Amino acid sequence: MSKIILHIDLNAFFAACEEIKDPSLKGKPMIVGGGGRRGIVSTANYAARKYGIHSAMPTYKAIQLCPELIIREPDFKLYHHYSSLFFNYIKDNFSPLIEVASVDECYVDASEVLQNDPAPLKTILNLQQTLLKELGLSCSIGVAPTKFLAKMASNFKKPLGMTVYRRRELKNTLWILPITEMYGIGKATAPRLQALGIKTIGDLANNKSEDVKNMLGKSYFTFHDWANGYGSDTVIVDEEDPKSIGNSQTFLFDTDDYDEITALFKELSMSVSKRAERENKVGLTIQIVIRYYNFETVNRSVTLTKPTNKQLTIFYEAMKLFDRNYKDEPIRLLGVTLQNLSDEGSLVEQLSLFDDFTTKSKTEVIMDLLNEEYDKPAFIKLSDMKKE
DNA sequence: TCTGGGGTCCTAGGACCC
DNA sequence: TCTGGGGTCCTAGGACCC
Repeated sequence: MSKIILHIDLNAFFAACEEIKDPSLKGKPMIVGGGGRRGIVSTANYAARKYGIHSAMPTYKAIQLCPELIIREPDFKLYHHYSSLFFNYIKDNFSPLIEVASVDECYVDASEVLQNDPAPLKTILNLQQTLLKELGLSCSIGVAPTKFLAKMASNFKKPLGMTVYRRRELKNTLWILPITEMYGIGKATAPRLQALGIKTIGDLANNKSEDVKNMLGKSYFTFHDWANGYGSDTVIVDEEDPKSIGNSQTFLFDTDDYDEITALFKELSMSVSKRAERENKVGLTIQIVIRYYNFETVNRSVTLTKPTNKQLTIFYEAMKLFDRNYKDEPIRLLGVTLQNLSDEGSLVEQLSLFDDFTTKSKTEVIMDLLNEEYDKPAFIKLSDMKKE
């Protein structure tokens, strides 16, 4: 028995939030994004899109296309606020079987809710209208038997669209779309598929070629299933539980100045630490990212013996990784990420101590824990750093 | 004036253990 | 006789998405 999966996607979400906050923006070309030297467009409202402005475009280019463009710096608190309102509204007024996919989209298993509904599509349209009326948020909805199809369907008509993809109709709906439109196929894989003659999603669905199979490896079966309407239809209801917490920043101007680099690492470590503490998370692995002037990007990570969220520990490990790996060239961006997360004070966190302290008795480890020995500032030798 | 910042997932090789 | 076969963890890199 097929399920009824909805994918609900808020249209131009960041821009929509700004328009709610300041209704005078409505109808005027506006973007949310960085206004500075290296800023890019995060979201363009529909008035700005008419000028050809789109996400990921450098802001200066957007201004060239539309000199009277209004620019708003991102206000993530505001967006999270409306995001929560959106998810809660659906939970309370439609169905609690909701999987949060990102800040502005979710999947809903509507099988039961719509089971005995004589006019299910009307009910869905009604939900869309009330979301617009009650929250002021416009969304597009995809209706299909799997999550992938629902996602593709919601993408088909924006804004305020509703699209149904039925399995028996895929030939005339999904399959005619270019392969570049397929979720999961990006700008690295699409050209390689095209070179093998796969131009549309239908070509992939009906592929028999071994070349294509070899190129995609294990993912071939996932994509092939998706394209034929047989992907996952399981909506996973879970409270968000981050797998990593990171922070990165691009310099206004490329730099090789050690003081500037140290200062940014300190700032990044602090913000990562603060967020981890707030979310009650500790991480076992610390990763840094160095992006050089030419966009060459290097990741280096270290796994500790004890999970942490302490700023000094993160900063110290980040600097060690940096010193060990930096090749003396101008840097564009630095990042710090805490990975391998567990809940602070959880059994997992406590037990992880024993792995690497086998010479210590359980009592000793617990004494250490109580004393928090491993995070004392004394752990840091200032002489290890060129400058504090 | 090219190219932000937040993530997730997958792969592949090497270390290490049995 | 140069050296099997798993399994797991760590690390680096890449692809993709919002």
